[in-house]
This record gives sequence, structure tokens and C-alpha cells, in this order.
Amino acid sequence: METVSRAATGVTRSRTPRPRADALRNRERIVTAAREMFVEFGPDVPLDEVARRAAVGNATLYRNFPDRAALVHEVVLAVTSRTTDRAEEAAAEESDPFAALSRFVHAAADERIGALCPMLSGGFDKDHPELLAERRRLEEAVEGLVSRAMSAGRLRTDIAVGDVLVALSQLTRPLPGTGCLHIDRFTHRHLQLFLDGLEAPARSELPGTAATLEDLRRRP
Amino acid sequence: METVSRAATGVTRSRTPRPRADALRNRERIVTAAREMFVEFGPDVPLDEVARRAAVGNATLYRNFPDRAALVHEVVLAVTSRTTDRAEEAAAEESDPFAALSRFVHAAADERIGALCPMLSGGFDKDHPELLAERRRLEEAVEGLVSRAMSAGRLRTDIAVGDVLVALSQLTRPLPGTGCLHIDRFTHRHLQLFLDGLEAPARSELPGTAATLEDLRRRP
Amino acid sequence: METVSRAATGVTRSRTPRPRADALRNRERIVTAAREMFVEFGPDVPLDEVARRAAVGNATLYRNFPDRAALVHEVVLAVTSRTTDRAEEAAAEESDPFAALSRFVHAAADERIGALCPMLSGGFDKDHPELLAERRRLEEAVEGLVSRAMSAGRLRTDIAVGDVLVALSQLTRPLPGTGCLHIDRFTHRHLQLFLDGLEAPARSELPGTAATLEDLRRRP
Amino acid sequence: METVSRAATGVTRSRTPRPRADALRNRERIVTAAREMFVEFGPDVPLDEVARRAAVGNATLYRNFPDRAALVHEVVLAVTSRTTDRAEEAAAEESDPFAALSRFVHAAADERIGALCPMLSGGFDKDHPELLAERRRLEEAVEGLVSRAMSAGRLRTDIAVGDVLVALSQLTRPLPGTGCLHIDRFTHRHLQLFLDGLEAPARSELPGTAATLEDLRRRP
DNA sequence: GATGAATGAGGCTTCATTCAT
DNA sequence: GATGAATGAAGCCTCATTCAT
Repeated sequence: METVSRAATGVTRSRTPRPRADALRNRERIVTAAREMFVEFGPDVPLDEVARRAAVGNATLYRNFPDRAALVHEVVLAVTSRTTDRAEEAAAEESDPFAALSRFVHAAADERIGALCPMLSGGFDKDHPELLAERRRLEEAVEGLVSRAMSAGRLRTDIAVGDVLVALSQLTRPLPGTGCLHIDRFTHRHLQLFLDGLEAPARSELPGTAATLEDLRRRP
Repeated sequence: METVSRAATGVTRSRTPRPRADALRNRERIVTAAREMFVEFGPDVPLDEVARRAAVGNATLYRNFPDRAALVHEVVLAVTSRTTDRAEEAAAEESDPFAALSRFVHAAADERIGALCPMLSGGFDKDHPELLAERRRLEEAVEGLVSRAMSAGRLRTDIAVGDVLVALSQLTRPLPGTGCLHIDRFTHRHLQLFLDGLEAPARSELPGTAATLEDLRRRP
Repeated sequence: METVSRAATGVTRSRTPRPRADALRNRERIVTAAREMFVEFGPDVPLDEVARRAAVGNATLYRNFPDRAALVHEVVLAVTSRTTDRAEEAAAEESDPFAALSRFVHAAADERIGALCPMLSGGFDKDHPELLAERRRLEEAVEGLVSRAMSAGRLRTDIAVGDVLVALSQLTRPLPGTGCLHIDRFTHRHLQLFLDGLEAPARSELPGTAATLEDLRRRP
Repeated sequence: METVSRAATGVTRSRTPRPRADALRNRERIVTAAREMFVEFGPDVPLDEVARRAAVGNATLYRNFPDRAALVHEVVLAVTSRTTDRAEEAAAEESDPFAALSRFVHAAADERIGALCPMLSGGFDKDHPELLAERRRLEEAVEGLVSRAMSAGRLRTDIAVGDVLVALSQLTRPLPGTGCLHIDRFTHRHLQLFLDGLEAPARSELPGTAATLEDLRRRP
């Protein structure tokens, strides 16, 4: 359950006579390197550097991903997918609904969900069907966590899944160039403070209105 | 006109004979444009674009700021300073110490304190004396807000000024390319949730240890 | 009358406070170098080489012409314009109408009208208004030459201006890499043979139908 | 008579144990695809595209032709050979000597002899013995057509085989990217005009001197 | 023998910075 | 002092060619 629940699908169906083993490995290495370097240096990191980190020639990268947008697409997909896995794990394995939400939030930080933020800016298709589907899957999983915690009276009722995901992403956004060193020192503290603020009973009245992920995606 | 104004100034300190009025105005416009564009498009925005927004030639920008680092320096200084002003205002004008902290947090968001985050990455001297001093000033002001709220029993005691400022910065970090549109829709909600988490009594035990701004700056 | 009858126009009109002298010179040098190198090596010649021949930095080329298409556009415009000038000269200065046409054909070869052929392939806007206008002007001028020669009974009547211009272009198309050396040795011979074929009375019946330049431009 | 009058020569001398049938077919398909695509897109067409059109892997192409020059060599050879075939056909089947020349000229256009022009530029060995021999064969065949037409008094006497072949090539040179669509609409008209100019009696005095194909090849 | 994949060199284009008016 | 223009270094991407299955 750990790894690529999505990327490895759809291989043995059609005409394509099976990708070669080393090619698959290369592709995987590129995505991994890209994820790491996007996290560490931001989404403008030179693709040649990504290729070097992946230990492949730059043209191999371009063979697999025609342009930067394609690579970003893949990384966003991977991070979203892995994060969703964490949400489903938390839902399945934690009996206390607020503990489940809490576990997910901290796990999502470790998956570097915050790295998605800067990537959402670039010129890539945020409405791509694959992405849309994966985002829906994430939203549903987190929606499950939220609604159960809310039903149990553990979560304040004036927030929605969008609030959780956006704040979570912001709080875990990496600082380019720092190598994420501060994440382990501070981020989990701040996430915990945020979770404390989410807990019922509400200690204040919130401005604005709760929102879904789709609201975020749209131009407001 | 030039000679008159120069002759009229009675200052005998330095060699520089007081900059011309339009030169000062230009410098100010550049800093303002840079602050806006750093917020809107991130710290990698082309300097030619900044110059255009400021309605000056690019060479004028370089006359005032020898390189990008110098401009970033100035903007960081300005944002820090303005944010400090907000902290001092809040301290002076709010009687309730937690309300003061709260007011500061929301005001700092409007000053785009979050824009500092990405700028702290680039190759500019974070230890410059001017910056150090301004950061100290900010830290002291916020330290005042925090300690008073804590003394009044309104703030949980396991946090420190570093927690407030870092989380505040992260939660208000702009998404490049979005024109900050989401700030007004979501950010203040999430700040409020964070503030609720800060309030005493503490609802959880925090991982890690509280820290100052200087801790953040260092390589851990 | 020799040179840039078009490029030098429209300078002193508007807001733009007059381009600097050296900038104009640079622009002119770039266009000249591009024309020469397109002729000599074809339209795929590296732009860095064009810049080198023009003795400017490559970025200067890109400042003046955002991409290859813009540069091709300018060169096509220049060649067309200069060729039109030759047509008008011939019309004005030759009394015999067939001699006028003949003089134009040979002069157009010297203007390297054949270099237009390969450039018409690339991804640039062949319907740009400027180009359209210039092409019309050329067509009108040559149409004048043709119709007068035809009226005088010197030209066969089953051809049209498109035939003259297309065949002329083809016969004078440079061979990339040869430095046009063969032009002076052979091209004028073949043009003369073609002219002899154009002369009345017609010695054969032509297949197909006569056409205008616009017909050529369209996807047939 | 159609195809490889030269390449398939059944010499059984050497070591190579006769290529497999599918290998031969592949080689043939590559040459055909290359010829078509050189005509359609020019001699710089990516070899991967040629391989795709030939429906073979790119490495298969490189197995048969070590580099682009080798492929160009083969295509030039093939086109030259097929054109020579047309010349010999015309000589054999037409009783009127000028009609034979005329028939050859139009047939050569259909063989895309014009596509040779751009290929003669690239970095391939134009003096390769095979090519030299083939070019001689073509020249002899056309020389036969020319001299017989001239002897019959049907052809002006101030031209030579080089004039015919060069002008013929130029007039039929494809415009890259157009898919040769204009060939059928215009080229045969212009060839006819050229033939009319070739016919005796000469209507003008030609500049320069007549030349052979070898003259063309040399740097003058 | 045939193939898909990998590679490095090279062209295009942008941008921080410097220069000439 | 202010400006537009010039520049070289660097990133993106393509393609001829080589390698591993």
C-alpha cells in the first residue's frame, strides 16, 4: 500500500508490448528526484539538475516528460495519491475520529503535501482529468475524516475540508533552499496548534466561509 | 534649482549632498513595485518587470540597487518594519492582551508578512546588520505581545514568539500567480483557527521546542 | 531609391522618442546579415550565427526580433520591397515593354528573390497585413510589366503574373551552402531561356491555368 | 524496370551471406520513406520521423545507414537512377527528338528530381564513385536527348546538358512543408515555358557559357 | 536482426547585469 | 541622474547517434 498506487496501473492491458524494466525504473527515479527537488528548491528547479539527481541524461527526462508541465503533473499526481493513501490509512486504523484526522494531518506533512502549493502556480493543466480524479479521491478521503470527527462532536462545525487542506498545505510549504530542515523542528508544532484550533468547541467565530478544494482551484 | 536646494541644506555630516527629490521618489516607487510583485509573482520576478511597474528604466533600478539581493534586502526591511509598526500599534491600542496579539496577527497578514518566506531563501545576506536590527525590533515587539498575553493567562505557555511568527508567515505566504486572491477568502480564517489553538488552556502537548526567529535563521 | 524604402518609414510620428542611432544601425545590420545568411545557408541557419555575422550579441537580435518568425518576416518584407523597387524602376526606365519585363526578371535575381521560397515554409504569419500589402505592391508592379508587354503583343497571353514570379523564384533559389556561386554562372542563362519561352508567339499550349500570387499562398 | 536497377545487382562475390528477405524490405521502405519526406519536408527532416514513416525502429535505420549522409547518398542515388531510367525510356520510345526531351523533362519532374538540389548541400560525399557513376549515366542519357534534338535542328545550339538539368532541378524543387501541392498546379507550366525557350531558333543571346553537371558540382 | 531507450551536443530564448547616450 | 540598448551566461528542449534487451 505504501508506494505508487496509481502510477503502476494500466500496464498490461493494451498494444504497448510492455515497457522495459530499466525504462520503468528510470521513469520512477525521475519522478522521485523531481519530487525531492521541487520540495527542496521549488518548482523552478532546472530540469537538468533533476536529471542529474536521477542519474539519467537530460534527454531521457524529456523523453518521459515532454516538458516541465508534464513532470509537474506527474509529481502532483504522485504526492496527491500518496497523501490520499495516508488519509485512508488513518481512517482505517484509528478508532478515535479526531485522532484519525490528526494522524492524517501529520502524515500529510511527511508526504510534503505543502510542496503542491507552489506547483499549482505554474503553467500546467490543473483541470486534467487524472488530476481532477485524484483530487476528488483526496477530498473524499479527507471529507470522511472531517465528517466523522464532526459527527462525533470532536470538530468545530464551521469549517470544511478545504480549510483543513489549504491550511495544512500552507503550514507545510517548504522554504526553497533550506532542505526542509525546519519541517521537523517546527512544522509539526504548528500543525498541532492548528489542530487544537480545529477542535470542538469552537473558541471564536471564523470570518469568511468554508470551502472545498474545487473552490480553491477556481479563479475566485 | 539644484544648486539652491543644495546650498540651503544645513547638514554638514556626510559627503552625499542630499538626493534629489525625484530620485527619492523613484527609489520609493521601485521598492513599492518590488514588494507588490514579489508578493504576486514570487521572488524570481524579472527585475525588468519591476522597473516597468515602477515606471522607471531598468538602469535606474540598478543605480539604486546594485543587484537583486540589494532590492530584496530593502523589501525585506520594509515589510519587517511595517509589520513591526503593526505590532506596536496593536500593543498600544488594544487593552486586552490576547486581542492585541490577535489584531497583530491579522494585520501582519495584510502587510503580506508571508512574502518574506520565499525571499529568505535567495542569495542575500540575512545577517546584514540593518536586517538583524529590524528583526530584533520585530521580535521584541511581538515578544511583548506574547508575554503579556501569556502573563494574563490567555496564551498557552508552551509556545514562543518564533512559533507565532513562523506559522503566521507560512499561513500568509502568497501563491505566486494568483494575485493573492485567496488571501482574503481563506487566510484570515486559518489565522483565526491558529489563534484559537494558541489560546490557553492548551489542548494538547506540542512536539519539539519553542524557538526564536534567530533559531530559524540558522542552519539547524 | 536603392535601399530601404520601407524600413525607414514611420519613425518620427508617434510617442516613441526616437530610436537611438546605434540601435537603428544594429537593427539594420541584423536584417542585412539575416538576408545574406538565409540566402547562403537557408532559413534554418542558427540565429546565433546571424548575430555573429551582424557583430552583435545574440540577445540583441532577440531584443529586436522576439523569435525567428519575426526576423524572417522582416527579411521577407525587405526582399519583397527591394524587388518591387526593381520592378518600378524597370517600368519607369525602359521604353520597350518586353525589355522592361526582362530587366526586372534579371534584377530580381540579383535581389535574391529566390530566397523567399524556403522562407515561405516556416512557421511565420504569411497573412500578416504588412506582408500582404507588400506582396500586393509587388504583384501590381509586375502586373503592370506583364500587361503592358502583353498589350504590346510581345508576351504570350496564356500566362499571368503568378507564373512569372513563381518560376522566377524557383530559378533563382539559392543552393544552401554554395554561397550562391552558381547564381552568376547559370541563373541568368536560365532566366533568359525562360523569358524566351514567355515571348509571343506561344510555341506550345500550357497545361494548367495561370495564377496570382494569392493563389500560391493558399493551401490549394 | 521500375525500381532498383542498381542496388539489387545480384553479385554473389562477397562474404555477406545474402540478407534476409525482411531486412531487404526494411531497407527499401526506409529509402522510400526518406525520399518522400526529403521531398516533403526538406533534407533536415528528423531521421526518427523517417523511421516512423517507414514503420521501423530508428535503430534499424541506423543499422542500414550509419548516418544521415549515408541515407542521403542512397536517396540521391535512387532518384538519379530513376530519372536516368526516364531519360532512356523517352529516348527509346519517342520518335521526335524534341518530344523525347520534352517527355523526359516532365517525367523527371514527376520523379522529383528537384529534390536533389537541397540534398547536394549537406555534408555528404558528392564525389563518391557510385554517385559519380550514376551522375555520368544520367548525363549521358540526357546528353543523348539533347544532341539528337540539336542535330535535328529542334534545339537551340547555345545550351548544354548542364543547362537543362540545372534549370529542370530548380524549377521542380519542392517547397518544404507544402506537400508538393503546387507541383502539379504550376511546375509543368513552367517547365513547358522553359522548353519553349529551349526550342530553336534561339530568340536571344544567352549570357555565360553552357556547362556540364560536373561543372556544377565543383566550387567554381 | 530488430527494437525502444539513453545520451550529449547544440540551437533557441530569457534575464541579470553593464554600457553608451 | 536617467534611460534604452547590449551582452553573456544559463536553462529549455530537440535530434543525431549509440546502447542494451
